[in-house]
Amino acid sequence: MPEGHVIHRLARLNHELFGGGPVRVSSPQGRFADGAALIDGKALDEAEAHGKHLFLGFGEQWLHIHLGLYGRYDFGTGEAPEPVGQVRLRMANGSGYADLRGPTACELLTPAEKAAVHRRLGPDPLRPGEAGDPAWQRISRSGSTVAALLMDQKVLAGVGNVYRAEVLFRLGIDPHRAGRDLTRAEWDAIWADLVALMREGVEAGRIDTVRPEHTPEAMGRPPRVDDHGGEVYVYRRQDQPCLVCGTPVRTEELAARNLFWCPRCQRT
DNA sequence: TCTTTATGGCGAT
DNA sequence: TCGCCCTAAAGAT
Repeated sequence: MPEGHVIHRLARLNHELFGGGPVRVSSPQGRFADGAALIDGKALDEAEAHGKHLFLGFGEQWLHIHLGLYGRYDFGTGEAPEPVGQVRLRMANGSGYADLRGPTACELLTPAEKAAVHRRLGPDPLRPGEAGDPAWQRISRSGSTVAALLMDQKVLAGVGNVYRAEVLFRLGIDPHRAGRDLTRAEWDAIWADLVALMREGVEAGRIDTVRPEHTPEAMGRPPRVDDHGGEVYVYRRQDQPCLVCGTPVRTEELAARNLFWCPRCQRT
């Protein structure tokens, strides 16, 4: 589930449900029992996201959460039911609860440790007032592919496999090009498109990237549903016809992740 | 009832 | 580049 838009949404949800008041914190599964005990009953002061990292502030203690590839965060209203499955972290306050399963990280950090996490992350298109320039500095000097650079959280924070594939498609950029071969104008367009797409993603809670004129309805094709919830051009659409030109969408493995692109629309 | 897969990221080699 | 970590659901048998 989780690219940056999901984490920013989670920060907002945590703030809305738990902000300001005391929270019961536990670890039904037991693997975070010690940490949970340290903040149980404290008030949640702040909820913040940077890229795919979520930070929940309880006084001087920062709860740092990273969902990884298959972590899940589920919210509910009212009293929490008996935990189902491996619930690493549960937060509850009587009016609602949140269950966290399968995270890569669920740990308490000092303010200094939190600062260190921020330092190793690149700019996040979803953080207010964030400038994309530090990312451009790295990209424009790198021989790595644009595809790899967009996924590198030290370069850019919050972009994952879906936004990577989709933004490159929308701008007609071949994912295999070296970062140093991008033009400044192309980078500016990538950053601006990510800001817009990801903001929409936070509001919608899913990733939609298909322009109105390219929806199957507008193109006179039968409607379809992507199993990941959003309407996209190329992500996991390998071998299906490109929504714009009809050429079969291609896939290949790049740095242990699946890359998707249209060989005709993305030739520059 | 298996095996595979997933919108990540880390450390060892 | 590889193996590994975490979990649940989908797909294969």
